[in-house]
Parts: sequence; structure tokens; C-alpha cells
Amino acid sequence: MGTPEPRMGIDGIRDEIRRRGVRWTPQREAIVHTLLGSDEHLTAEELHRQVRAKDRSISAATVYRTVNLLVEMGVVHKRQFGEGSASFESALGRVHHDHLVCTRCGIIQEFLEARIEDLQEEVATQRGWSLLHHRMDLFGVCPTCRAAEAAGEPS
Amino acid sequence: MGTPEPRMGIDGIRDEIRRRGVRWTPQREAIVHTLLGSDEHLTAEELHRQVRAKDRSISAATVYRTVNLLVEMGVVHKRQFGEGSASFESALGRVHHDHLVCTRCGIIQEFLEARIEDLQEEVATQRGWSLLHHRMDLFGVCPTCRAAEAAGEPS
DNA sequence: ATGGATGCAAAGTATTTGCAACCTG
DNA sequence: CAGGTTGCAAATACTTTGCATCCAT
Repeated sequence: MGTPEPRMGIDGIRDEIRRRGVRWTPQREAIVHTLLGSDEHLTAEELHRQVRAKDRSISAATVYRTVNLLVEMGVVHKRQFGEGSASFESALGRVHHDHLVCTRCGIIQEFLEARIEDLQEEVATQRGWSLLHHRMDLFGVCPTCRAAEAAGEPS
Repeated sequence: MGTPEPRMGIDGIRDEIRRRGVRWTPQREAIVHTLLGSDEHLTAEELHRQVRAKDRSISAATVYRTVNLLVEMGVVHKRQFGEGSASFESALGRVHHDHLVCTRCGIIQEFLEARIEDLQEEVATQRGWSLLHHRMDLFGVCPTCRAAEAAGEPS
């Protein structure tokens, strides 16, 4: 339930984990370094694969347990774009944003549009709701894929 | 890939199904009537339960196969709010809308905010994307639950 | 009568959990 | 050295699929 310092950093995560009375293990260190050091949206499987490059013995179960801990701590966001696996993304030192998802190549571009954020709050308030959070994903074709399509390349 | 007539109706679905060379069975009729006749967002399990009230023998597999067919025909929308099962919602005679989801009681209220729709198009276009569709869910506490909370009722 | 549809059970995904061994604090 | 953590395998939740039978056209 803790909201961490905005720019806690990896060391801060270690300290926060210990402060919670949970342990800082080599597995957790590898997972945190990999996920927090990446600016990508990684699925549990992708994260597992990368982490196994450091330590072959790390299991998928530990990856799942660790990302769930990090999500619960508020330092990682869980995203669910299309169907299939969820993705995980570092929340450290980053402001809220939404996503453009390319339906052709899968690339994800982040954006923040303050006018939309304001209108979302207005929509909720006008209808008597209190807004907690939201999810907004825009699906379309990215500039690169549009160019490829224009060049006649089949999808 | 067919985009159906906006107000096709249940008979129109039967005709469209036959036009595609697939068959109109009692199971499909029961499922279509139940889902299209409901203004709720139903999970496959909820739909299966309701449909079994008409015909005990209808299997979950048939429910899944039928909703997938209807989604592919464009007459039903598949929604994935939180975790867990997907929900299905009739698209017939309805315009696009987004959702407010109560994190306390799960109720779903639909809304349409043209200014947000315009800004989504603008966000995509400005960044060189072509927008195909989007998903926007606002999570918060509905008026009823807010009143209950104000009255001191624990969640 | 013919090939799509159904029910059933088994298989698939994605993720979680029980448990004994292990290791951090 | 106490209790949280790990790897493994089994379990879970949701959905899809193979197959023999059935039935809509």
C-alpha cells in the first residue's frame, strides 16, 4: 500500500523491501536491475529470459512473485494491452502516461495529454464518481509501419 | 471482417450468419437472444448460466465459440476490465462508448465524451500514427458506493 | 447426405501456490 | 536459527480444440 518516493532508485527499492521486513535476495536484485534498468514493457516471460542470462537457476515463479511485490510496492506498473500476457514497466522517476500500441509491429509509444486527463476527471466528477485511476490505450499503425504499408509491403 | 448494419437486430444476425454459410442452431439462437437482449456486460460464464436456463445441455464450449463468432461479425464487443474473465456486450444499435468501472461494487456506467475522442485522434495524428480504435476505462467509486462510504459503511 | 455444429474431455495459456530445502538478517 | 524465499511441480483460472456424433440445409 506504500507509495514510494518518486525517484527512489534501485537502492531505494532494496531499502524499502528491507523496511517492509522482506528480504533482499540475489534473485530479487537481478529481477529489479533488469526490469528497472529497462525502458521497455516486458512480459514475465521476457523478463524471466533476460534474468536467466545472469542466473540460470532463477525460476518463473520467482519472477512472478517479485513483479507482484514490486507492483504492490508501487514501483512497477502492470499493463494489459491486447490479449495474452501482461507487461511490466518501471514506475520509478516517471510520470503517469498512456500508450499508443501498433497493431502491426507491437511497438509501444508513451504519451501524456493533459487535456484528456482533465476531461477524464471532469467526466467522472460530473457523473458523481470519484476517479481513482484509468487505463487508456490507443491502437493504430505507427509511422514506420505506415511507411512500410505505403511502400506496398504486405503486413 | 464484415461490419454489420448498425441496427441489424437479432433476425439480421440470423440472416448474416446464414449468408456467411454458417448455421443457425437452437444453441446460437439462445445465446444471441440472451446476450443481445441484455444490456449488461456478461462474462462467458454468466452468459452460459443464463443460457442454460433455456436449454440445460448447452455447453460452455458452444458459448465461447458463439461469442467469438459474434465478435468477429462485429455485433458484439469483447471487453477486458480488471483481471479475470472477459465480458461481452451487444454492439447492435449502439454507438461507441467508454466505461466507468466501480472498484467497490463492480458496476459499469457507459459514457461518451466527444472532446476526448477528438483529442485521441489528435494525439495519434500529431505523432504520425493512424488511429484504429482505443480502449479507455475510468476506475473509481460510483455515487452509490460513495454514499455508503460516507455513511460509514465499511467496504 | 454432407459438412458445419455440438458436447465432452483434454489440451493450452498465463499465473499462482504447496512444500521441502535453502538462505537472509 | 527463525522465518521469509526459492525452485519445482502441481494447481488454478480462463479459453480453445480434437473428435465422434449430431443435425441444419
